[in-house]
Amino acid sequence: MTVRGDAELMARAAHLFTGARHEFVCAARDLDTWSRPEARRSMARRKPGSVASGLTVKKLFTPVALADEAARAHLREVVANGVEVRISSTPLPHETIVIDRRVMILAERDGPGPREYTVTTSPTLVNGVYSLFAAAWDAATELTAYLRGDAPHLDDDSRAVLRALGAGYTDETAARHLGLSLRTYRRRVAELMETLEADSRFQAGLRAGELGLTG
Amino acid sequence: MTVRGDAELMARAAHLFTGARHEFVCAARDLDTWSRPEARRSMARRKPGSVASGLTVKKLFTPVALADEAARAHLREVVANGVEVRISSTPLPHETIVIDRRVMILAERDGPGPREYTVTTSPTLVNGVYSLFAAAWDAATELTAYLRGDAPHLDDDSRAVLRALGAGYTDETAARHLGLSLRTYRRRVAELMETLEADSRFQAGLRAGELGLTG
DNA sequence: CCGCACGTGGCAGCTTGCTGCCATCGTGTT
DNA sequence: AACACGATGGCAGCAAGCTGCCACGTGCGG
Repeated sequence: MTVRGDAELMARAAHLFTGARHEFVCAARDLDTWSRPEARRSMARRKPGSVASGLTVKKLFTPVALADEAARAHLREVVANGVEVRISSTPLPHETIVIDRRVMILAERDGPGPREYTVTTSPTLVNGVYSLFAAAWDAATELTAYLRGDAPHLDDDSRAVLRALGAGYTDETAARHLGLSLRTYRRRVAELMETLEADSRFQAGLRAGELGLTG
Repeated sequence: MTVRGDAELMARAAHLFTGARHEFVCAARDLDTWSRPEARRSMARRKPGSVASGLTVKKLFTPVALADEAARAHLREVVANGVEVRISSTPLPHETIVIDRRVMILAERDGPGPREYTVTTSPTLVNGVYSLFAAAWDAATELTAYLRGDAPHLDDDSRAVLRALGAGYTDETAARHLGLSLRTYRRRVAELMETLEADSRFQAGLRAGELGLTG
């Protein structure tokens, strides 16, 4: 089943949203859809009772969803309502929703015309998509953890230090390799560990890996 | 379009496999499908010329696909043929194939009857699934890297050590916390670092993260 | 019983990592 | 010029991590 435009989707699929009993998961590039007024309203109507009634809600976004402060505030609010939010560092479909593992809704990439939605209940398709979602979900990082670690705010120096650490050099060879004194190199490592909120170098390595600073 | 059984799939969708021009990706729990004789043969016919002609092939499996030696040997052979193989530590759909980002084939979880396949060309569905696949793919680890670090072969003790390291404890508190002597704890850490082929604790943390040993 | 292998733990000494202190140097401000 | 500020590096001392050595206990086969 294919519908065009948000209005038609809401008209024909609203019962799917409100009828979610056990689980509601969605993956999206950004918050675009839910920030549209009409969608917001119907979602708002659904949300309050939902979390209390044993419904788990999972939302997976790309970092694009954190672009502006309004979006971050909205996500924080959503989290406060018991919704699990994770951020994936890899591209995501523009919109994918799976409800109770029985029905799913996919949205096409934005084109010139109204957005096109596809609603499917085929168990084969839904299960396949659900499993892929689960894999992407497991690999993503919790929103709070993501906001805590400021991955993008690292300068080139810090990245160089990170690479040296990742290469397994001892401090002395790493410092020589980077043209730094031992003291300064260790200072840099200490700063890095502070920004990563790591208590040990092992933990720092773990965090660095989590935040995708390896590549 | 839905087909039942491997024979019917091959009869009706063989041209899709042989017609792949640019990209062939699949995600599966194990090698079950391709180890079946008839499927193997038609794949074998397709493979040789494929990699040479600018076709990229990506295969994503769970660790289940590495269960027996025959499977590992087959995967090594496949890799030698230029196919990219990655292992995801999270559950995957039983079978998902996307060809040239235009058509996809999903297989239902094995039931009592013949396996059921769904072939779809809807751009919305295919793009959605493709993006999810890409996210799962990016998060998975290269087969060679996976085989090098023996993630699954870690006993509970090692996992406990790993958790202690990840928690940022000092060796002393970690040892006390695990009921080990300092000496033994450090022995364990050294062993762990050896199996992870890490030269430093930082590197060990990085590897542990890469291999998905955080959870 | 003896010997053997293996895992464990204590000890000691060494290396590595960590950090406070101070001197130096360059930059930019008053 | 004088000054402040920040970044750097040397030094020293301490903390943490690493490992070789030996001793002890346990289990196993001779």
